Amino acid sequence: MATISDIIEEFILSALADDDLLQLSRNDLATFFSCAPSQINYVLSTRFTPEKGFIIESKRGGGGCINLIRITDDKENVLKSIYNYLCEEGTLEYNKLLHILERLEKDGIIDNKESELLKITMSDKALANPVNITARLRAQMLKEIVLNLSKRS
Amino acid sequence: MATISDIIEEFILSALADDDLLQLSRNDLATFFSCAPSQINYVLSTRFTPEKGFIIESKRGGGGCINLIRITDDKENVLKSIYNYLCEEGTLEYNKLLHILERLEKDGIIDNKESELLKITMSDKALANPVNITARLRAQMLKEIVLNLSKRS
DNA sequence: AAGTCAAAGGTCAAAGAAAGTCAGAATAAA
DNA sequence: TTTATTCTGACTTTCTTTGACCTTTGACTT
Repeated sequence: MATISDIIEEFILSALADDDLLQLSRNDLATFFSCAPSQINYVLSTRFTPEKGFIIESKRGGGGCINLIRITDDKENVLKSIYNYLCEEGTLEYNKLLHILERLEKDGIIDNKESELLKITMSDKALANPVNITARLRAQMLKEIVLNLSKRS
Repeated sequence: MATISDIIEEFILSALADDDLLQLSRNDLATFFSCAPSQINYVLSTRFTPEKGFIIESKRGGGGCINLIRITDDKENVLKSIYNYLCEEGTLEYNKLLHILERLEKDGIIDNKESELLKITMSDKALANPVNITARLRAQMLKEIVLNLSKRS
């Protein structure tokens, strides 16, 4: 049975068509489908996830809106596998980071300057903290990076 | 959707063109855009900040006006001032980071790709942690970055 | 010189306009 | 019936817009 979420999903997909970017107004959509605005969040967060190849960006306040971005690329597989690795592990030692950066660089997903910058940014010193969550932070950060690298085409 | 603030920002930027100085009349601008005069202050204080490389000077009273000045420091000074700022503050909110990155980019110290990468790497989400040291971590990370950027060139 | 006044610009708090979150109710599936 | 998914509404956060009130300045009077 098709729920309202399914219908909204369909609607968004067809509005996206072949593009990989769509601007949405949460309130307008909710009004159009006579549902709670937060229903839109639900649809987006369950159907348009990174795992399914989508990224959501948004701005609040006056003139705010939601940007739905589709990831389409060959690099996608490399990124996905790194992403999955990070999800499974949950932590990332500096050494392992170096290996991953090397791989990203070799595959042309990031350049040397970027790689160097990330080494500094995610070094043990930069992430020093009193509760020893360094490796976890690093994993978290790299996850975000990988997600967003997919947007680069 | 573009707000009136966005439109005024655009207008000012194009009026500024490549110059380093622009004289504005708050009232005239407000009349031209049919908005409250204080709206001009809002635009100036959110979009033409020191972090973005601008200085505002103004004179009240009859014949008063607003001077918008673009600052173009040399790299060393920019990096030094950012480093000092970070040392003093000790923490760095995401919004402030955006301004600093924009400035580094405008001054040619980092390129757009690097800036984007750092935004992601140092986002609230990437740095989420259970003990609320996000802003402190961010300051720490950026300090390391700034130190290393001065080694470039 | 001192006082007055109108013409700038400044400040701040409140209202408005989006989107986000989350717990719990309702519904569907197993 | 138990479990998982979907829906809703109250509350929060972020950004924008407005208006009432404040300060500064220069010109004009006295």
